[in-house]
Parts: sequence; structure tokens; C-alpha cells
Amino acid sequence: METSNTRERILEAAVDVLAQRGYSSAGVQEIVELSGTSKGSFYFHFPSKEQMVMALVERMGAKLISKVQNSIQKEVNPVHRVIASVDVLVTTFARQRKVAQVLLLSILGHGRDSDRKFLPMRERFSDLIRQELDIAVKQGYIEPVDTILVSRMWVGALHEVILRWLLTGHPNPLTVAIPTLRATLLRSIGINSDST
Amino acid sequence: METSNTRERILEAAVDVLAQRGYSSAGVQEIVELSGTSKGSFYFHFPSKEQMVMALVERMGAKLISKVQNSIQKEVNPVHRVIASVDVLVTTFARQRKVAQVLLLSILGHGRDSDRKFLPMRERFSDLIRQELDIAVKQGYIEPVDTILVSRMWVGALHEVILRWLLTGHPNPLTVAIPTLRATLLRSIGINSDST
Amino acid sequence: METSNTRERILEAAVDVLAQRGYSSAGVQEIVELSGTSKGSFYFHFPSKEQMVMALVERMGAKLISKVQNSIQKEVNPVHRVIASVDVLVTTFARQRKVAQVLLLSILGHGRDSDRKFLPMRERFSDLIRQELDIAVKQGYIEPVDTILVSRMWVGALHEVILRWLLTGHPNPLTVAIPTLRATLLRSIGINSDST
Amino acid sequence: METSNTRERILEAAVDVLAQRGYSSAGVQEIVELSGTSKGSFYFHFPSKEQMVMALVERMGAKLISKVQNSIQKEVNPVHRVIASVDVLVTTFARQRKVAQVLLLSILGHGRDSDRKFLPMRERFSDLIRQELDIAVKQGYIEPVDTILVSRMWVGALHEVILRWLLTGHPNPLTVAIPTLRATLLRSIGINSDST
DNA sequence: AATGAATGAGCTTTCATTCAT
DNA sequence: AATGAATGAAAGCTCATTCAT
Repeated sequence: METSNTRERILEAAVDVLAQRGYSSAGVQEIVELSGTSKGSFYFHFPSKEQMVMALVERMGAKLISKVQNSIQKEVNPVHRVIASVDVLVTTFARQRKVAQVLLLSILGHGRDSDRKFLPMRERFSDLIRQELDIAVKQGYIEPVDTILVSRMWVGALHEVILRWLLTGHPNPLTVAIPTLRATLLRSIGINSDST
Repeated sequence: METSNTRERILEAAVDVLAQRGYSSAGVQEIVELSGTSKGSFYFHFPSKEQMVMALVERMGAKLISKVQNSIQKEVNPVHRVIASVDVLVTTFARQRKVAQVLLLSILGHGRDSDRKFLPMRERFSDLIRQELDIAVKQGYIEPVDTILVSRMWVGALHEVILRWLLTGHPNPLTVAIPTLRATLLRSIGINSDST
Repeated sequence: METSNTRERILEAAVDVLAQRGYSSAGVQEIVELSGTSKGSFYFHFPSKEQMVMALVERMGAKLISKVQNSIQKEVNPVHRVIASVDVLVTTFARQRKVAQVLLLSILGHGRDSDRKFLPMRERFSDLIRQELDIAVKQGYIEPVDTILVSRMWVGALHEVILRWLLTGHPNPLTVAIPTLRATLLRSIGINSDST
Repeated sequence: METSNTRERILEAAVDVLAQRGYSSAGVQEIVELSGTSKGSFYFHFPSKEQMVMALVERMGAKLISKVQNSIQKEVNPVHRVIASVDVLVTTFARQRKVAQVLLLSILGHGRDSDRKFLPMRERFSDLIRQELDIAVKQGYIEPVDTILVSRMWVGALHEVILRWLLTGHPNPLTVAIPTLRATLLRSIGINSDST
């Protein structure tokens, strides 16, 4: 039950600094200042800045995924499940702007290698969607499709919409986009939600 | 009418370095070395590294857009036009990996401000798509939709698929994804291409 | 009468780490890890890293000196005694490489002050030699010489030969150098050992 | 004829700082401050602190060696030559304390690897001596000896005497040691200079 | 237009030492 | 006696930018 308080404080401060400055501009200095700790503490708890961000992204991503998974437990219809996922994802990001900033913005553009390191996070989301789509296909809810590619497209579509919202503030609030997102994504797999 | 040769050589070298290293890791030093010029020249022709990348992205983006626009001139049906855009975009990126790397990877993750600066490029693509979709709606080819949002979704979907290809090499070749992309995007606006 | 077990374990571990890494690169962290103790213990038993190394060098040096002194007890001729010292010194270093590494390598190059602090060790060796030479002079075995200077030269000559062996592995084994060392040192005080 | 002024100023400042502080404690900061340049300049002219010190030691060593070689040109007798070398070496160090400090003190005690890197300097000195001894043997001036080992012993003997002078100020002046050094070293190869 | 030496603020990281428990 | 988390000064090094030539 006991997690290192300092480690926690550092991670919390890192969220703020990463959200505000992005990966490259986020200095260890600023993070430890905001967290009220010290550089020594930082490097006692994490082997490097990069590892620390990876740990943070890992945790935020895991939390988000499990939140999504919890929220769709009650649904049995795989199509409902996948749409519920989208709802939860978008509303969560809308409510926790900083989470979106860290997870979606602090992630690309530095050394080619680290780009690849952060990839697994996006992959998990598309995997989640792909699994539901596979079930939907198997159970005959939708026609067979290339679920790998389609789930990537969904993730990309969501990513772009949320990214634009982060950078331009549009649409405001983000949640007004949900009906269109829902309808468009469903149509893309051949389901016309109007006729429901 | 004469464009500076040096400026040109710098931009060309920058493409290679940015493609290989990404924005943050691409040093001005390396760029001027590869271009056979000097730091002094660099800062004579560009006010800063950031501005130089913006000019480069601007130019590559403009070239790409006009290539797309040329390719769809012959089509009159707006739906055919928009799908042709997607084809051209994907085949171009598949053929010119470096263009994709610079345009899609060298763009996020540094100071929050510059994130916003690189945004116009993506906006132009989605605007292009939105215009066609608006026409398609007006002319009754498709049902009314929120074309702003849907065009963003399309751009995001394409972006993600190409990004994954860049980072993982999958699918190989990228162009095998085109039929699914096409079909899925069309379905998302209510067109079932199978019945054609 | 009971020496602290922890203190002992730390000193033993320090020998290994110092031998392998040298003074500057030997971290307190690594020493306490290898010794199975903790930083707190380290600083309970020693006021600083430097003092700890000094204590260690002190002890190793004292042990070495007393070993030498024991070995020459049986000799009465001061010339034989001094030569026996050289033999014992060289064979001991040859057999205990780590001792040589700590005593000869971990000693110079950091703050000017600590250089001076480690000096006494070398002084004791040359004092040992000088005492024997003084006796040899007094008893007429050798001509009068500046025994202070000559004993320093002997220590330096031995030091250099052993140092080269540590760093280059030459000569191999170190002990093959003993006859030449013996003969050369003896000649340097006017004794031609061939005629014995 | 034109050598970089800045590079020179850095090297000159480095001599002072290294002489005063030793390798580990000599900070790049302090060196550039004393030289009136900047860190950027330092790393423009040298790839690392270590390389810079190696270049410096290299240069000082080369200068010293060539000074020695010049000074012994006039002697034809190899024994006279080798003794002249010792004279020049000792008087040079006596006159240029800082050179001695850098060449003899700034050299050991950091990572095992760099110990080995600085070794060539000492090797050159002993090679110089060895060559003369080899000639002396070949021409029958002295009996055959292991010149490799003996030249090392000479270097070590000189090293130790000078080192003690650096650290304790004894003998004062250093040059009073020359006659004894000369006589002792000569005796060590079987030459009794008294009888000359 | 072009050069490349020079700048200096900034970076991540290390490490001997302290101290509450 | 012992622990190990915490400290913070200082380290070596990078890099976009400037400027005298």
C-alpha cells in the first residue's frame, strides 16, 4: 500500500511540466522544482529522464485502458462495446486535458528510437478496438474487414480530432464531437446507426 | 527569378537530416555539413532553425497538395475526386519515404508553440478533403455530415496508417492498404463501394 | 579487542573496487553494495571516502612493511637485508596484484592535498631501505652515499617496474625481473654481485 | 605559422589549472575562465577534456624530449649522452615546476583506461635512455644488461626524486641532487665515476 | 553572400555526504 | 549500529545563435 511519496510527487509534477512544455523542453530541473524534490531524488528513483517519461506514459496509458475496459464490461454486444470505448476515451480526454497532452503530444519528434519506444501505447488502444471488431465480425454483427487496419484508422481518427481540440480548442467542448465520431466510425464498418 | 542556390542546398540537406534524425536531433551543424555550406550561410538565409523547418515543411506540403490537386483535376464526381486524393497521397508517401518522415514525424513534441506552427499543414489537407465532401453533400452524392470533423477523421486515419508503416514497416508495401482505406473511408460517409 | 565486522567488510570490498576502478572511479555506492552494507554504515565507520582509503592504504602498507621486516630478520648483513627486502616486496606484489594496484595506482592525480596525504606510505618504504643502507655504510659494507636520495631512487625504480607490469603485463611473470633488479640496485651502491 | 590563438590560450591555462589542481579536480569551467574563453570554444577546439589533456601532455612531452635530444647532440660517448639527458631533464623540471607537475602528477588515478593512455609519455623517456644504453653496450662502454628493465628503473628513480621534490620541496634546490643521481645511475650500470 | 570561430545558457547525469528513522 | 532516501553542487558536454572578417 506504501508507494514512495517522492517518486509519486515527481511523476505528478512531470505530468504538469510535460503537458505545458512537451518532452524536449521539459527540463529535469523544472520537474524537481515543481515537485519540491531534488535532482538527486529524481535520479535515485529513475535511471534517466527518458525512462521516467516512459514509466509515466506507461502508467497513464494503463490507467486509461483499464478505465475503458471497466466501462465497457456491462455491454455484451461487441459493437456497443467498441462504441462505448470511444465514448469513454473522448470524455476522459475532455475532462483531463493534461492526460491528453502528455499521451498525445509528448511523444514524437525526438530521436527516431524513442519514437518507436512510445509506440506500444498507441498499439494497445488499437488492439483493444481490434479485439472487439474481431468479435463483431465473428458473431456476424459486421461484414469481414481488415480489422488491423481499420482499428488503426479509428485510433488515428480519434487522435486527430482530439489533437486539434488540444491545439485549437475546437470543437468546444470536445464532447460535442461524440455523436459524429460515433456515427462516422460505425458507418465505416457498415453500420448505419440512423436506422436503429 | 533566380532562387539562391545555397538556400536550396540547405533545404535539400535538411530533408535528409530531418528524415533520419527527427526535428530535435537534427543539428544545424550536420545540415550545413551535408549541404556543403556554413553556419553563417544558414543564418543568412533563415532566421532560425525553426523557421527553416517551417519553410521546408511549407514547401513540401505545398508541392504535395498541388500534386494531389493536379491528379484529381480530371475527375468530376466529387466522391471520385476525394478518393483519388487519398490514392495519390498514399502512393506518394509510399514512394517518397523521406517526405513522409519529415511531414509526419518531424512535427510534434517540442515547445508547445511550434506544435501550433506546424499545424497548418495538416489543416490544408483536411481542408482539401472537406471542400470535396461539401460539394458531394451539396450535389447529393452523400448524406449531410459534419464535413469539418469527418475530414479531420480521414486525415487522422491516413496519418496513423502511414505513421505505423514508417515506424514498423507494416503493411509492406504501404500501397496494399489502399483498397481497405478507400472502402472504409467511403463507407464512413455512407457509400458502399461494393455495390458499384 | 573486537574489531567491527562491518568496518572490516567495507575495507575488504574497497580493496576490490579500488583495484578495479582506481580512486576517482571507485564509488562509495559500489563499495557498500559489494560489502553488503549501506551508505549509512560507511559514514558511521569512516568520516569520508578519502579517510577510508587512507586507512586502507595505511593498513595494507603496514602489513606489507611488517611482512618485509619479518622476512629480513634472519639476515644480519645489512646488504643482504636490503636485498631481501626487495625480493619480498616484488614477490608479494607479484602474488597479490590487487595490493599492488591499490598501493601503487590509487594514489595520485586527485586534489593536490590528498597527493601529499598518501605520501607517507612511500616514505616508509624508502625509510626502511635507508636505515639498512645507513647501517651498511656505518659498518663499511658500502662506500658513503646520500642514503636519503638513493633509497628514494630505489623505491622509484621498483615502483616504475611494478607499475609497468600492472599496466602492460610486462615482464611476465614479474618475478623474472628480480635478478636484474637486485644486481642493478646493488651495483648502484658499488657492489658488484657477480664477484660474490 | 598561424596557430589558433584560442586553442593556445586554452592549453596555456590548462597547464596552470592542471598543475594546481590535478586532472580530476581541474574543471573545464575553471580552465576556460582562466583562459578568457568559453566552454563552447573549448569543445570547438577539443573533443573532450581527456583528449585536451592528452594533447597537452603530448606536446609538453615532445617539447621536453626534443630539448633533451638537442642538448645531447654534441656528446658522442653514449654514456656521456645518457648522463647529459638526466642533467637536462632534472634541470628543466627544476626550472619549470609546472611542467613537472603536469607531466608527473596529472597522470594517474582516474579510470584504469586513461592510466594506460598516458603511459606512452613515460615510455618515450625510457626508450630514449634505452637506446643510449644499447649503444653503450654494443660499443663496449658497459657490460651487457637488460636495458629495457634498467632504463625503466632509471626513469622510475628520477620520477620518484622529482616527485618528492614537488610534494615536499626536498631537496632544495632540486639540482643539488644531480651529482648523486648521476653517480648512482652510472654505478648501477657498472661505471664508477669517481675513478674518472 | 559566405565563413567558421566563438558564445553561454542550458542540458542530463554523478556522487560524496547527510539525516530521519 | 545500520539503513537508504534525499540532497545539491558540480561535472562534462551540446547546440542554436552571433559576429568579425
